[in-house]
Amino acid sequence: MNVIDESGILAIATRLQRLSDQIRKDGFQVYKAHGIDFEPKWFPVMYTLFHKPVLSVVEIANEIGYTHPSTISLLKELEKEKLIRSKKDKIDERKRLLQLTEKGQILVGKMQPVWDVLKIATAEMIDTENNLMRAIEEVEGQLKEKSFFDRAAAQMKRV
Amino acid sequence: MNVIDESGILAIATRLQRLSDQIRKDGFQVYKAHGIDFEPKWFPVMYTLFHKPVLSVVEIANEIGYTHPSTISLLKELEKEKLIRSKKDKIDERKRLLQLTEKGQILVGKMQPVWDVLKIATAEMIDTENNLMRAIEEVEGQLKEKSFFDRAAAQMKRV
DNA sequence: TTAATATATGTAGTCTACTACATATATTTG
DNA sequence: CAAATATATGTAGTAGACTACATATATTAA
Repeated sequence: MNVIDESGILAIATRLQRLSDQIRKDGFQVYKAHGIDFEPKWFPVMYTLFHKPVLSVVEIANEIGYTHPSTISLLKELEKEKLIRSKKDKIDERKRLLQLTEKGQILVGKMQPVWDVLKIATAEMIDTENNLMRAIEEVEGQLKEKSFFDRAAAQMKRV
Repeated sequence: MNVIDESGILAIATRLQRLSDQIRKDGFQVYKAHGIDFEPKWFPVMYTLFHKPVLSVVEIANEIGYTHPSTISLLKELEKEKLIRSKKDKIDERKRLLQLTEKGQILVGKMQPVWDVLKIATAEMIDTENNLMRAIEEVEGQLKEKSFFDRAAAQMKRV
């Protein structure tokens, strides 16, 4: 065992990121193996617009939990791929409303069996003694109650 | 609840990354609050060189689980900060041997109480029904047995 | 009803990892 | 022992998120 794994908890951010990358890369390969030209990072936007067909930029950003600049750059890519299109909101001229194109809808249809496969494979992979998805949710809950910084600050006073 | 959280498992890579970023940012603030000028990303290298005082570039990369180019860029930063220094290996001229400078050693000494605080705060944060650190380790174990791609491929045949 | 504030979108540049490629030295093999 | 291969290091450019700042339109308050 290397010293980093021994240090365990101190490198937790690094471990999380590494795992994320690994899963994402394989995810991309799965789409590819199904003959689908789709990047995993596009999933949140496509999935959201499939379930809520007309949304503004900020609404999408909130749904997917990204900042709006990150969202905008995803939207640009998806518009370039002609998977989504946009139009000005006639009521509120600041807003740009996004929706799937027909091509986008067809792609979602094609991807749904892949999503099912990914869902099952992921569920199988994380179904261990400590369920990763639930652990994430629980930690997110903990952080909502009290940030990591505040926890460390509280600990600091004690020491 | 937004549609992404509902989709749960399909966006697990995104969730992992977001959590990682959040923890890292707060980590940086904790060092800062202790008057220590230290970036969390430096931790793996510094911690490794503290425990194994003389290592080559690739040895460090392996210890911390990064690619060597990523490691080189960290080493550059740390050398610039004068926290580490390097010398050619006299036996194997390809190798560059890294070690902590005195400044680096002093900094590690100063950081150790902070690491203790971070350890306790992290342990507290992830000590929920499903322990995040153990979940990560378990999933890493699962992936070693069978990659995510192979799991999806196996599932694909079944569908 | 104008001024101040808030919201929506967009751009530029940053951050922390990566992959792909290049070069130098060591080691192995025919 | 020369050629082929492997290993160690390095550089350049990419990826997927971010923050900080800028601008346009809407809303609220004086």
